[in-house]
Amino acid sequence: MTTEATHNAPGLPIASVERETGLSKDTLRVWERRYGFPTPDRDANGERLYTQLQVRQLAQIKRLMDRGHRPGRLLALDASALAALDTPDEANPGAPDPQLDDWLERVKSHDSDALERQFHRELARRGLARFVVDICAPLITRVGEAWSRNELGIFEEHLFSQHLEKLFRTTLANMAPQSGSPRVLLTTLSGEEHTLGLLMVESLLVVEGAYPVLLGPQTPINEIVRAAQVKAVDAVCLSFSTAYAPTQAAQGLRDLRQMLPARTELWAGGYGVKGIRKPIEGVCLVPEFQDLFDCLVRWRIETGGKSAN
Amino acid sequence: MTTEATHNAPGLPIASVERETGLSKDTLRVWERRYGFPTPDRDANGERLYTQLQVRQLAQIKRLMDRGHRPGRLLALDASALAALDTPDEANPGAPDPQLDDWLERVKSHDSDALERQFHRELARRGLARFVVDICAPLITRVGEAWSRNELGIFEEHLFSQHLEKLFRTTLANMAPQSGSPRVLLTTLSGEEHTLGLLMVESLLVVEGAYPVLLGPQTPINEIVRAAQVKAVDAVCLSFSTAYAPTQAAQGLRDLRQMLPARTELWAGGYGVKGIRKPIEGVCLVPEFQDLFDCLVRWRIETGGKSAN
DNA sequence: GTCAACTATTTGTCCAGGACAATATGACTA
DNA sequence: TAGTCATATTGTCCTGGACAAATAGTTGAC
Repeated sequence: MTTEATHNAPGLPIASVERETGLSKDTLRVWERRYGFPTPDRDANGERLYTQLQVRQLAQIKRLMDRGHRPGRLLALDASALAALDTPDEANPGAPDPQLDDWLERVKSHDSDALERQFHRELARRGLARFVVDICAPLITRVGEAWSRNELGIFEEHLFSQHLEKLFRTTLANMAPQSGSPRVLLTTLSGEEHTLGLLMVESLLVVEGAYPVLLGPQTPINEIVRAAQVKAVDAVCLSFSTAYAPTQAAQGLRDLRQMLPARTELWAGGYGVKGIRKPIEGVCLVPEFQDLFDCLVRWRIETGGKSAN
Repeated sequence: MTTEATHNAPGLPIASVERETGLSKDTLRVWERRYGFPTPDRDANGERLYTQLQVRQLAQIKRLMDRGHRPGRLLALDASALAALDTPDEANPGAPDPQLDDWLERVKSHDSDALERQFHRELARRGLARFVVDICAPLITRVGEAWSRNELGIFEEHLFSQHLEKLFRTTLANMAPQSGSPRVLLTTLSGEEHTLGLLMVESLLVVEGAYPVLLGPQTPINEIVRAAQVKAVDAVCLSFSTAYAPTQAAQGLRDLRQMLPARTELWAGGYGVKGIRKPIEGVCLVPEFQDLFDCLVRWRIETGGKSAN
């Protein structure tokens, strides 16, 4: 069924493969040179044409790399050995929360209605802040892990994200504050498309009496600086998902810190910052939501709770 | 004020410039080779380090290219000649709708509250479909043009998008249908982050009695195919903004068409498809919203209004 | 046995410069 | 004016070499 349309497939050029897999052209070429895989066909002009199978295998390898495997080993294996690695082998290391498992099951089976009802119920029961910290964040982590174990695909992950996004946007629409401090600009760097982290942070900030300015994802650094100035914010808060390469994230943070006025704080949150080892001067790393509260408290003590702008 | 933090700027590596400007590394290098601009400094290792000024100039050049200028000409000019080109010179060619001008002014001056009130008012007055077609689409076009004329920045554009997104999501949350036909999957290809187009299409489809499945932006082709199968949709609808290179869009559509079952229709909408000259077999190009209605009607006639799945 | 320091390997990204196809421009003709 | 063809422009692809950052493996001290 899935291969029915692969009749006269001429193959995908390298740019398409980069777009689909997220592996750079440089990486694709150097893998071919070093490990002999993938070895795509060539067109009349000598340009690479990858088969659908190769693209699927590359996506699989990328997933396994996120689980800690190294490309040198993976690329030496054949398809069956890869498949053996790719099965959901180990049990989940964290506490096996039955409710989370329950939800994960719903995500896997695309049971949108049940998922949405349950979200609303838990939100009402726990309140927004606890809902974010105790339910959303762990569940998103679980979904990410499940994806890396090949238990569900990007499709399910997207659908799940859309439900949460709808929930947050409707909830937040009814409680937009007129004022508050600190004023915090929320966005991501170019290349980071995940908005969910921003919406969760926005929720927490509103509840805590701060004034978030949601700018949406993917703002160039120059424009972040200008926005911070125009909106007179006290802090810029960026969000990084697992997908963002830690080395790129660190570079981006350095670039931005260099251009931002010293009085404007720079906070970086999300799963993606956990990979950053060395602290960056003038940047506050916020890997967990709890650390965000710490950041807020610290700012309020240091400034007396008043915006400097 | 804007240059205050540029004290010890060591410059940005080529990867950062690619991320910030959207110009590929290949393009940056070939411009340097051919036109002698930009000529970045080099670090101890011989790697390029671009100054902030160079990055700003590159962004300016990219904007001017979107207005129809050619790089060969632009890169031969010096900074002052570029600035002369970059002023908002010509008047807008279309009908100078005073209301649109009014709104554009609000966008430029970050008058969020007034903007939001006016959106709600017009939505109530015209109804959702007319609001999308008569107000939203032209306004988005106008904002895009204003951006290309350097009258406003990405920051303002992001803020504007966030307001519209909030409006659509709250409106749509209250009218999600239980059924309808055709069933249409809504998403974009990797690299296209704009969600607004999808939300507008979703609105129109709901109003017209169809059943949209919103998947959010940036789904890999493989996953689009799987989603179409699982959700048993009759059509996949992709959205392309101006930013998406027409050649990339066409290639992506060909890639997807090749993998999708023949019975599943493929519609491609948005400003970005206007750049596609040659029709692509099996792909329905929908440059204007009116064409979407045509697509719907055609599908209903051809199939008798019933899903084939 | 554990931890730290050091060395070796791995791996992604950068570089140069050549080539070519797709697009846009401009000249010429009907 | 509109269509056709030659020419110029321009982005992307190619090869193969190099190197720095990160990771793995080893050794030695406590």
